[in-house]
Amino acid sequence: MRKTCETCVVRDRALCSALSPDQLAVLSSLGTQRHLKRGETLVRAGDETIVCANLQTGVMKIAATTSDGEAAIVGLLYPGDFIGRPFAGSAGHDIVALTDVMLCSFSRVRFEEALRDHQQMESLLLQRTMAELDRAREWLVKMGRANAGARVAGFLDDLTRRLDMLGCTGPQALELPLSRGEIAELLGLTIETVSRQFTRMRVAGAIELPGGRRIIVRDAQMLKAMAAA
Amino acid sequence: MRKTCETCVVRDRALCSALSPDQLAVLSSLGTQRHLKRGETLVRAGDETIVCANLQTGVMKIAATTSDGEAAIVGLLYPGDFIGRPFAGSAGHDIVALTDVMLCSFSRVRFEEALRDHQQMESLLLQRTMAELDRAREWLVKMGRANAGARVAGFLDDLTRRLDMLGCTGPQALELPLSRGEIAELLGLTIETVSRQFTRMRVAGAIELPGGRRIIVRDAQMLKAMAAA
DNA sequence: CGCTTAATTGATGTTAATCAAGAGGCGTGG
DNA sequence: CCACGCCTCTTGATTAACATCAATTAAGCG
Repeated sequence: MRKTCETCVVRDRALCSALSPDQLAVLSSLGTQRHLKRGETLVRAGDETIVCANLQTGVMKIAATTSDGEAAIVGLLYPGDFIGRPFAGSAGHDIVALTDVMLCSFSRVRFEEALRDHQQMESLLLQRTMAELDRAREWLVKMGRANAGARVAGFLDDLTRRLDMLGCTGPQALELPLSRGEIAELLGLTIETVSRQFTRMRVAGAIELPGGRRIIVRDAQMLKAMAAA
Repeated sequence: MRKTCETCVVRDRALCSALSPDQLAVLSSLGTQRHLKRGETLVRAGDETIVCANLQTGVMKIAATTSDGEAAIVGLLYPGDFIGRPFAGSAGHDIVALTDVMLCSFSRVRFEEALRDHQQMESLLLQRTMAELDRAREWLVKMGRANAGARVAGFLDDLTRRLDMLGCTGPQALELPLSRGEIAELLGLTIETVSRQFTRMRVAGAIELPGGRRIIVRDAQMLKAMAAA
């Protein structure tokens, strides 16, 4: 199926970056490459966790359903991010593709064995999970205290910084992986409020909206300032 | 200093529960017991992380300072919880005692060695960190969408369940480890709003407020219902 | 007992949700 | 190619919730 991990697009970003070429060769035989179309679900909350995976291309969402049946997005996954809960019983959230995605998938049991065999990979996963926890807590502060404008600006700032790190630099038009409704679900706002804030930022000159889901960041500095307000 | 880990109050709840008596004896010699008074700071955000620790008694807060200088609480720590960021450069948050606390402290480097030597402990830490991440994401949903009443009720429900697990059961008066102001910082509300919600819950018959920081939960079921709204 | 800080209660203002309608894309079929 | 329906996004008017401002009461503490 896959030729080799050596040429993987996330070779130096994913968990496997902790492994030597020899170790990688072993792991390689355990994983399979999978493709998901936008909207397809990889993991459903409550399912016994079967899969662990590395996201290679595309963006996914980590979603929960509130007690009153509304959808909420609690996190996003970008290329290089790890998906799954080794050693855990059941999944706490849905994992759904926001764009077409490519991922490198393992059976949970196999992946747990791999973690045991390669402790440096387990350490890296621990560090990443702690970093993810810190990021979730940053958002916790934003969600608790920031007004609508700061939330939307902060989301855009986060998104662009994250995509920049992946090499998609430049002030060219970028296709948002989320609809207005999904942004609302992520930020705990309504579609209308998100839309109004986009308009406000466009009028202020921070961004352009060439139509559809495309967006151009004109003034990243102003965006940061709006996110801090 | 300390006699033995065998009799530790959190022997079967802390990370060390992953260790055999023999292994514990080794770790025991590396740790020292520390006492902090209410209000004292164990870790300051930005500090190079020096210590790792297990909380034995008392409650601590994980606090951040927002860009506009306001304090925000992003999490609470209870007996048995682990404190620290092994393998990480610097601390992301302040760790402060809300009550007098007792903890079992290690130098970071020593603790990292211990994790390497006892992989089952590292695995347990990984699982706990992932569980903590899930809990943070639950709060993320609450903070984003729930109204003031649900936030305060949810906080009380969480707190009582957490303390119940530690053996402090019963409908007797419990001393809140947080002031109204700290609850406000945790929930992203103002002191006034928190106070009003407490009054509402008292009038509704869910709780009693015998004065000071004491509180009696009269109707845990009603509390849960209020938290879901 | 008096001082200081924390908590409660009340009156008013602001922000974002809600309700409602219109505009822009996009695919389908005539 | 245009007409139509469907969906997403945008914009406007109204309402409800919480913050803010202000005052009072209660609790800790020397």
